[in-house]
Amino acid sequence: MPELAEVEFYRKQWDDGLGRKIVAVHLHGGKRLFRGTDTRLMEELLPGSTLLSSEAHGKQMVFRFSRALWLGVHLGMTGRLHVEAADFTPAKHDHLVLAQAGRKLVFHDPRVFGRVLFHQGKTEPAWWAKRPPAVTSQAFTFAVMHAFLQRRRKLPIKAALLLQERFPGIGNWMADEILWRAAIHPGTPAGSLDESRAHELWRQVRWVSQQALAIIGKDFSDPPKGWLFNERWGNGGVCPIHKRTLRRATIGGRTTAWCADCQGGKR
DNA sequence: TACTCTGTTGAATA
DNA sequence: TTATTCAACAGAGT
Repeated sequence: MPELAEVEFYRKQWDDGLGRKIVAVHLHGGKRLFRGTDTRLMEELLPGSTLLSSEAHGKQMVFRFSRALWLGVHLGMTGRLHVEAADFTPAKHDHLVLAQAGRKLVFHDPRVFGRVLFHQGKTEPAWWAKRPPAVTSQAFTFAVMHAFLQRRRKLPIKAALLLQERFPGIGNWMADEILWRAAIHPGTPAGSLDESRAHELWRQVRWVSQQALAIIGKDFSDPPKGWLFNERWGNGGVCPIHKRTLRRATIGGRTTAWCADCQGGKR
């Protein structure tokens, strides 16, 4: 589930623990979640350290601790962060639990597509330093986006929007929302958009992202009526404008919903 | 019970 | 280099 705005929402769930010390760490060391990560080191260094800050970028999060510790969290498809009372007993899918006095910070992920990274050092670890410009930032210019679409010109635009190296945080439902608003068929080759249509796409990438952050990122509210978001789950959804039943297909390997009226044919 | 689907992504293959 | 397919996994739905 978690895309840009959901990730931001989950990041804030651990805010209760800011400025407080970790007293114990419980984790499921053998799980895929921790692939490539030294969990022994986490268990050794985190207890006694203080949670100082957190930040989300696209689908990635970083939690910084004293002692120059960096904890990276990716929620995958089914991950979520939450806070529990001090007497909480971790269950099967609670793969990482940071205990503090009075609460426990929990990373829960049944499907284990998520990821935990850990680093100690004064400077940013590579996995955080190399993050691409946020789609809502000044650095995400039309020129940057357009050049990327030219390089990926054969890829269906839907698939291109899902590439995190250029569109960090955009996931399946956001891509559908953006394309619907930009009136572009999801199967359109990325390189075939003319200047004005590409520009409209760029505007909608930014608009949908900003709105999602303001609405979903704030308190996990659903977007208002008029969003494709409210129609695209399950079958029988209709275009908010035409009330026409949405088309569905797998494009770029992912379930895609669109309006044949708004988004026309393949070109 | 068996089979299909899923909001991700990265490894393997073409 | 870039595009496509599939597996990692668990649970919900049909």
